[in-house]
Amino acid sequence: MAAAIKAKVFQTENTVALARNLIGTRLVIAPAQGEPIARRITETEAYHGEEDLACHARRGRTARTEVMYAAGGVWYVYLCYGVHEMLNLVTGPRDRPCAVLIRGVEGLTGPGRLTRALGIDRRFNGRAASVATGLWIEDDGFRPAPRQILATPRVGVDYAGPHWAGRKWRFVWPAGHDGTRHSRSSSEA
DNA sequence: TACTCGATCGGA
DNA sequence: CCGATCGAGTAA
Repeated sequence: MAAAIKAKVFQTENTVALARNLIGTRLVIAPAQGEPIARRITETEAYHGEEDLACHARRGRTARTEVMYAAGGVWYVYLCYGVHEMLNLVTGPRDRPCAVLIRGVEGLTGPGRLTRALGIDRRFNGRAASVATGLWIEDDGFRPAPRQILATPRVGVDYAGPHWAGRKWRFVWPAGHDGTRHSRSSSEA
């Protein structure tokens, strides 16, 4: 049964594990008019607090990063390169600035591409990931088999130095990018 | 207030 | 490989 994942789940101490766990869940957006659109998440990245030099919160609280200090379960959407809206889910307990960047969903590779295709922008910044706000994440029990999920270094964060840029905190489900189903290897929650 | 630099993408 | 495009962050 598909159910919206609750904020409490997002408030875990282990954002890296959560980023991996979100692979295969469904990102759902309910437009002002028309049917909701749901696509399985195929690519994520974890950002882990002020100590993580790749994380926007590496310099502490600022106008932009303030939303990351909220308790997990709200969206953090910012404009990248003056062009692309980047969708992140704030995670962790209150005052712990962690987040998961949604980098890809079925049929839509790339963080900037998926937001453009789904009509997601900074209006969602600071809003809850819930049915009420029209953008949420759903768990229907399906997950790719663990060995189908790849862990790689995060993209575009070389500025963080080898120690942080080298962490394999990006998770990819390659087969999911083309919408292919692999029921034989799917697992139950 | 000036200046730099992006958690990217598409086109040359 | 490079330009687009603009707001946050930093320094002054």
